[in-house]
Amino acid sequence: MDSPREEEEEGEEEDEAEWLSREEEREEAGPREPSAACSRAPGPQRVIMHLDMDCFYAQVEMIRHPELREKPLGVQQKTFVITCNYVARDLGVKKCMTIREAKERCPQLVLVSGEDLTHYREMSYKVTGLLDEFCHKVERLGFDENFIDITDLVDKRLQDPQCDRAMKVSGHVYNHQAVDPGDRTHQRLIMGSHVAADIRAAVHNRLGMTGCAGIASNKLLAKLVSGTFKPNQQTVLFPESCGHLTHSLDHVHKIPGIGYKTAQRLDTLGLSSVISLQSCPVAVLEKEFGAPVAHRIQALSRGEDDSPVTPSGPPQSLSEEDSFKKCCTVSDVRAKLEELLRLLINRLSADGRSAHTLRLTIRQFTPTNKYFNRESRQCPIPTNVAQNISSDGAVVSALMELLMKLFEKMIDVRLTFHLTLLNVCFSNLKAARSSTSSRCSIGFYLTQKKSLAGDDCGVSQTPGSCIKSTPALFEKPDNSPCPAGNNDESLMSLPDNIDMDVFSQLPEDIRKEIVQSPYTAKRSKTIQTNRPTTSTGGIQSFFNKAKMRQQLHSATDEESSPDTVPSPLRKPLRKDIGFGCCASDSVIMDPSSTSHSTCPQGTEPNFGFAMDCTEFEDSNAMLSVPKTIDMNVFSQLPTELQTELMSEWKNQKLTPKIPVKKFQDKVKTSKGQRPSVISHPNNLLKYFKPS
DNA sequence: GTGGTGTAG
DNA sequence: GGTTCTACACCAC
Repeated sequence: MDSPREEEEEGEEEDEAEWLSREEEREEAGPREPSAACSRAPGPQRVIMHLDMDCFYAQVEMIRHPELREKPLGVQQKTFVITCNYVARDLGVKKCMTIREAKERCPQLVLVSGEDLTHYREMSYKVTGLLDEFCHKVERLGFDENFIDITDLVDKRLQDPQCDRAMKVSGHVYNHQAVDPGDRTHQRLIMGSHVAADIRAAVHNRLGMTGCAGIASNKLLAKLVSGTFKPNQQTVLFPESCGHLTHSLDHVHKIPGIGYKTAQRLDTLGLSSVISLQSCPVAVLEKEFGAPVAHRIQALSRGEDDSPVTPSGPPQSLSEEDSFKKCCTVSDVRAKLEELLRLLINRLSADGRSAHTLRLTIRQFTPTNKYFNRESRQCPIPTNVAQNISSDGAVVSALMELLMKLFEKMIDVRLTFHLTLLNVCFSNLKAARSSTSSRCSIGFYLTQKKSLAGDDCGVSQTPGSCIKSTPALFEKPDNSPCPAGNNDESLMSLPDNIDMDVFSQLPEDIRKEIVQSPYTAKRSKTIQTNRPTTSTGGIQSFFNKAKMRQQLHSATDEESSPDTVPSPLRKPLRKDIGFGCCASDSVIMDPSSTSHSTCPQGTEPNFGFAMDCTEFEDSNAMLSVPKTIDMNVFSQLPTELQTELMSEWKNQKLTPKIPVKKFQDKVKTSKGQRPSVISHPNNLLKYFKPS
């Protein structure tokens, strides 16, 4: 923490009572100059990106139902609109509005149920998984926000001798601050803005999702600045404007990390403004909160945050809950618990780990404290049950008995009770058997098995699968539950190496474009001439070696070299599939636009794929690519990883370490369902077409 | 490990 | 202050 010592010591010497009495005076005096620490933190300068997806649930619904894209759309949970799209916002609908009020303001509002979080969870992890391809330092914050420590990506680009250090910022500069081209910190943040733009472009091109980004020197500031321009824009904060940013917050509650309770306590100290908290003697805060919290919240108020971006990895617990007006009979409780339990079991199966602790949370109705009196009880899950959790009747019964015992620890069922919420949670999740996924590894995003629930569609309902194709659509083209747009007959012309899971979620216009793409047609011919095989060994290690960090850098590398490759794959890849990264907000702004065509000339970055095409042509290396590989995805891997993969495929002489047949048998579930995403040592395979 | 609180989206 | 459905960190025990 870079707190200004002089200021702090001066404050500590000040008599607290005197200070408090003078606080009013201070507030009237207006904003103070930002602290030295705030304006220029010493030490290694990090570059942190905060990505906040625009109205996340509504975007997911618009991808699932493209016909709703232009309509006012609200996502409903119980009797509330929990979020809505910008069309609805323009018509007066707001988050957390009651359905009645929203309908009054906007009678034409279209509502979709948002109580089943499956699709949102899936997309959320797809976004995180994609970010993880750029850089392993990705921390999730809820379903729709991520922090990415892009310091290394920035450093690599800056080390490139071809890098233009006097370049312009991509997106907005907070407070319209002038850039100092000679300032090293400015240079790094400017480069960060370009990295951020590329990442946002990739998220849009590959997942069809838009979001806002903030680029700053720490998580707190990146988060605070990211919402400056909405939607689908980005803002960089230079250190000199940190004070302006923190002072723009009208209440301490607006500081991330200071919640309702803490803000209330600060209010009782007369500290409701950010300025007052910044300048409060830390001793006053220590008395109320204890030293660690006191220092932390004061640092936050000054825009100081040295917390690292901690890779989130898989969730530590899985829970399902439901709220209701009244639940007052044991049979009702039992029925609700079983419903929650079955949902949870399906999710656990998809996750692939085993749960060793079961927790039940209830909320009882009391007139005074209607919403917040949750209480819970938990117990270990006996090992024999834990290792076999499935929808099997005996297992469900065993878990139900545990839940009812936990329930009776809290509620005397002989007396009347009034519940308003039940939550069942699996925690203490442990990797099952041979899983190679671990926290902090990209493996998690790539190894989640397909949910047992909703398996019938086969395209859109693939919880947790990052990028995974399934031929189900082609096997059952009339499958009605599939997302709107997927029944388009023209899609039948798609080659089978298209990633349907991602494809199905793209906006309709982008899907059509892909269908019509000469690259798509060409590739389906070219690639399928190769021999089918499955490579299964050693590829996980590629990710753990953080090779993905090379991706943006390699793009820059290539930009500097003349395009002398007459590859038929090169231009079409970027022009027709739209994977080129275009860093301009104006390009990304319209989700339905074909962004590639609006890239300014000469600004179009290249991807490693084009270079690898050259290698293919020069050395016939293309023949080493197994047929099972989705070139679409392969093309987006960093050059170094592509090369390593090629090398590995060559070295292994295309021999899978596990025979394909045995491998397929292994992944069938006890109920004979075939998950399309499977737990497998070779997590990279999930990027590609199934064998 | 358990149970509660606080924070967050 | 309050809607829902999560998820995580932290702390006392």
